[in-house]
Amino acid sequence: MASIKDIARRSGTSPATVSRVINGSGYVSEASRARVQEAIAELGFLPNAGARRLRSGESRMVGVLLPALDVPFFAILAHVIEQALFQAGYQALICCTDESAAAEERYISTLLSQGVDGVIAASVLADGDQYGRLAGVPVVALDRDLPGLAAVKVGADHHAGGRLMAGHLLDQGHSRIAVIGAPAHSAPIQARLAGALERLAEAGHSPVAVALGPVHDFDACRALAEDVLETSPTALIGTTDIAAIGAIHAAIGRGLRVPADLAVIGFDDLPAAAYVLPALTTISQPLREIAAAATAQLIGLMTGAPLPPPAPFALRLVRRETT
Amino acid sequence: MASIKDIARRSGTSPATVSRVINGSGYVSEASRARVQEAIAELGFLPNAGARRLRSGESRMVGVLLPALDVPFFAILAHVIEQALFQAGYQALICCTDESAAAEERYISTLLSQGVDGVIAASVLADGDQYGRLAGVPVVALDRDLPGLAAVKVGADHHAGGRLMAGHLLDQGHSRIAVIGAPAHSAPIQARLAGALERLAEAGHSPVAVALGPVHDFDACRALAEDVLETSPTALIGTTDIAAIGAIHAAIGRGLRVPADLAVIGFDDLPAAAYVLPALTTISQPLREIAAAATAQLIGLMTGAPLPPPAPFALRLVRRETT
DNA sequence: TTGTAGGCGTTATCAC
DNA sequence: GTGATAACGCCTACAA
Repeated sequence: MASIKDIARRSGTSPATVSRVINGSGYVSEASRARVQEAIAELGFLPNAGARRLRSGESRMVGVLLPALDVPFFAILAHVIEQALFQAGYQALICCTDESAAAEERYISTLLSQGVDGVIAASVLADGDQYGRLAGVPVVALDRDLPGLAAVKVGADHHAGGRLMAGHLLDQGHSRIAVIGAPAHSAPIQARLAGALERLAEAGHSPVAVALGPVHDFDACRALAEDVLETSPTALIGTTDIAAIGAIHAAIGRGLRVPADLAVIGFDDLPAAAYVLPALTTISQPLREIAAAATAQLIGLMTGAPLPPPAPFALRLVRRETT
Repeated sequence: MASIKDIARRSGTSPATVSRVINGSGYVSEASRARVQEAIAELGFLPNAGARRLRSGESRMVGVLLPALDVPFFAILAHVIEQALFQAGYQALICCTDESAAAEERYISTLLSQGVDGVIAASVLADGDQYGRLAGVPVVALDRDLPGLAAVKVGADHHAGGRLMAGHLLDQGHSRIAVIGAPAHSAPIQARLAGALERLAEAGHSPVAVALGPVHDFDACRALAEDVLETSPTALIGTTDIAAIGAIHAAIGRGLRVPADLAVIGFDDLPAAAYVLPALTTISQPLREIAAAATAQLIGLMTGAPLPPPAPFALRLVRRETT
């Protein structure tokens, strides 16, 4: 790899001048600039990011901590964040913590080692010790609070979303309502559950069953729903679309008709929600908008120009065919 | 951030000794080692990755180039690759090229600047100039060949997969067969199409319609299918599950019954394929296995212990309810 | 307007 | 066993 010394030699200038050209800083004559740029092009020079970071203290990298990428919800967030960061001149270091606190701690060490300029995190950690290590690094909490850290948080109001789900089923005249979902330890899931229970309680009801499992995929949620259906609810709240779709399959497998025998509502409005049959009624949250806002917040923090907190994100009931 | 000098001072040793402790290299007395480790723990020392890279030339980072993360197929690959790399002590630099050659070129510059130790790439590039810049860096091609680069390639045989799709529909007695899919410029998609056409031709048939669009999501594929259904096929090949599911919705929207009026087969066997109704018949490819194999190949290349090329990946017809 | 020199944190070499 | 020391590539005073 060519270095600025090579460029200096080839262009008959000095490393300092080359640096000035690269960074557009200080005075450089047009003649020098042209010769330097020519040499850069000829040698295919690219600055050494490690050396830059060593010298300047800035890495132009951002850590993005997510529980997983093989869950569409997080994959969409990661996609938007990565694109927005790159466009702003930052490289995303995407880390899949795999719902493991130990893994998350190891990732935080790595990010510190890399000297990231900022972090966006959807954490699974229960306490704040780990994020305390990031003191001095701008951090944005995504989708859920960061324990014990007064970081900017960007995400939907999951409690309100839970109320919305319950409210819709109540409006439809249901009273035997069950809740299923996963992963149980997830704060947003817990918040949706709490919101739903609160709304149910206001109507004088309590759920006929609540089942939160550890694994968040179609198969696991379907299995979860099997048990819940024994309690013969007339309506079911899935804390995510994945959970709701799993439950629909459990119901249909038992010969129930959806929504005639069992109404189902989900949460997230993932692309698949509109493309299952019957199409899923769900609460949509503006995922891409949330990801973009989180990135913008972080960039504001990193550049010393913090943004006002984003306006609350609109949750919307999307009525389709399962209620 | 504490440096090895701080650790040296605090432990009454020298930077050299600290380095030896950190890297487990050279001779260090037990007493020194203990004092150094204590100091490291007390100060929460983490080595500066930039300085290491500058000194050693190794970054312990790997570039992962993918068209997108908001497409489940790539998100699953990214997930498995990221996890496997991290476990092996490498950080993944995941780059979403967004199906754009210009973006891919920019990402390659960034990766070079970062001095990545290796690259795994599912490229959208049509020519090999860009990857030529990576000369000297171990590269593994994922899911599709890298133009003009004799890199290791890890992926399924899409042509054979295309034949499998057509063969299954032929077996079911269909002869009015159409093909829809996206994105049109994607090499694997083209290979599946070619395989399907070849198999059809062997049976003396040609497709009643072929429609490949630029955008690969449910909505776009559904729109694509609308036109194709005008040609009243009795069976339809989706070049991916997304395309197939979009097409099913177009068909049902027109009052057709699936599979009675229209049989549909997809490709990939994404989680959603089993959870649409009717459940999708599709060709499954072992996505996670492919991702793991690609990572293993790259690690072999990076550590100077190349692995024999992986055994061909098994494509499997998964018969469900749409044929 | 340009060049020289020093140092960021680390590791490998060499001398003790 | 251990500690100086040099060098990796870059940027920025400072000098010219």
